[in-house]
Amino acid sequence: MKRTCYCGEFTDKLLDQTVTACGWVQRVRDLGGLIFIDLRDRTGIIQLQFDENISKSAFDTAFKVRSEYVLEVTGVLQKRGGAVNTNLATGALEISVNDIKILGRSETPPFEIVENSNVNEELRLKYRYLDLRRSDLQKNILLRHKIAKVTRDYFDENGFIEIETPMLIKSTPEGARDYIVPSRVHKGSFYALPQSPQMYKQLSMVAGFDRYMQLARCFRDEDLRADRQPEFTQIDLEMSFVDTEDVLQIGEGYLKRVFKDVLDVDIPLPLPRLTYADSMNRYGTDKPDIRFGMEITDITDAVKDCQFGVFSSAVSGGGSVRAINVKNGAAKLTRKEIDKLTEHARGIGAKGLAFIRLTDDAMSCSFAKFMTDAQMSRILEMTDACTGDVVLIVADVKNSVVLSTLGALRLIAADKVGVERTGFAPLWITEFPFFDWDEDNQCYVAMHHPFTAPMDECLEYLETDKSKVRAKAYDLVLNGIELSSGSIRITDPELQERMFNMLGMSHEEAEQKFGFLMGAFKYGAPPHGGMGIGLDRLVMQMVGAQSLRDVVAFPKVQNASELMSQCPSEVSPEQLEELGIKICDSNI
RNA sequence: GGCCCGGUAGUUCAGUUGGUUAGAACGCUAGCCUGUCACGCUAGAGGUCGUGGGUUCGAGCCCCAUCCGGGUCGCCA
Repeated sequence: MKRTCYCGEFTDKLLDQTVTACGWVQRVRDLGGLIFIDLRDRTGIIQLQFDENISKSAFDTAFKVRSEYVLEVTGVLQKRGGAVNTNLATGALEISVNDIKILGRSETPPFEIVENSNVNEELRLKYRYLDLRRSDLQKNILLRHKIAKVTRDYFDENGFIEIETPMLIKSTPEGARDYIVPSRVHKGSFYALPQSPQMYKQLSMVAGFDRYMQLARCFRDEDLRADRQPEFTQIDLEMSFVDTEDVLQIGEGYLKRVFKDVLDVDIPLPLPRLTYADSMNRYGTDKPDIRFGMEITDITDAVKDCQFGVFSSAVSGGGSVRAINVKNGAAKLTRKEIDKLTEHARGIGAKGLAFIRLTDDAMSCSFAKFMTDAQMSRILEMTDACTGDVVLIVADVKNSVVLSTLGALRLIAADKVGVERTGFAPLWITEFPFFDWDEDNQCYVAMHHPFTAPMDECLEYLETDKSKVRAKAYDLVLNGIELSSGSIRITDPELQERMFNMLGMSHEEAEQKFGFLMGAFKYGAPPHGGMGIGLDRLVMQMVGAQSLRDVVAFPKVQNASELMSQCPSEVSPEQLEELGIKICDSNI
């Protein structure tokens, strides 16, 4: 390669030397007898100057050059004859070209390759390779690389070994849907793509690798969201001879390191911790954004005897009445906007939304006529309400409805009144419930995978009161996004058997699904635990992207297809025949 | 599967109560121009108004269906 350096890296040191540059044509400025071309690569731009008096042939070639052509040019690096462009790192320099090669021609691209493009994303995804030329996406992908590099360094320095686990594995229908891969050799049998390398990393512990990590590709056949792609990358890790505390320390040490090395941001340790119960009570969610307040207040006590049926019946039905105080001049919200919030609340499952609005001269309140003065002032006092505030109140016989509604409203209202949400506020959520009540089937189901260990002090409740059992499970939450999830695992076969029982899984069923893991535990399993950190979500947070599509090089769209390659696609009858697969027309 | 939003030159958008030949900017093409850097000036090309039906004398605009994209709920142990 003849390239002297990247376009953005030319400096005074090379002044007056003959240099060679390669790149894409950002823009051509033809002044008549003088042509300027901005040549771009992933590091930046260098200006090329073509003068017919210096090289007629180079000048004539430059005349034919168009946007996005790929060039190799050779010439003398010189100070610009005209003004300096302070917007460019190389703004004082230019290459006076005497030799130019067109290495690749380009049709006029379907959209301009510029920073901060507001071109329709559908088109950009169809031409993803062009979209990726834009500097904002290049920055994201380069930062992602840097994060991955720091990740490997950190875990290597802490004694972790990267082990590749299989992509073709046994399907276990619990949890998310599996992507299924048919077997040619075993017709009628299927592999699954891993939702996570969970069992293999645990087996790596049994094998004695002690500390494992992997940048693991994972697959889940579920509907997409802005922060959910069907294939994603986990920073997957597992450690032997540890308890919760050890895993959290490694995890938060990693977070501190990656933010420092990549963004030069200091994350103070130890990270704050909230139990699941506290998080739900204060924020109405297990992934709170703690960059702002507006916490939930339980006002049940203040309204339990009031004449407002909505409140009193919620309380007598075993539920609660809770409120958030939307500060930040929320009282300027119009009635229409508050109605919109009510709509949101209904969408989440609440029956309605009560409010108190405190403007300069008056208090408007949707339920004031049912309240005594004492009750009213008690509410205002409990919610710390003053002029300019709006207090939103939800009542329901189910606490979960009250909390999740207020948790969602808290975020919506914060955006509506322009609460500042900047910076990074990571925290741990700990002591997750072990069981989740399944309304539909009226039974308890595992909140995590069935290898999660219960907390020692909860063991006695396993058979007596499942609602009291908490797990050695922990999530890392950053700015309201679940970054990571992990747990200490069960390694005692007897306890594991009990857990399967609790979950209504027969011995045979458990054996059939997880037998190889249970079998391994019979041969000396070290206590172990770990976590999986969502790399894509971490990058998304670190670059401030609104969607995973901005940090994944070749992402899928909402219906899980890829607009560039048009996958998934049909396969030939021959391929299907070979796999022994018949497509049922009625399903297409 | 439910709900909400969007689709008009290559791109970003405007398009009034349904009314003449659907406009602008950028981009593109050609010409002029030796210090530009969002170069400038002049001229030009470029439209299945997502698609299919319907209402109407007349549809970019109204109605129905459908496709595509986004957000979200369900779902994601």
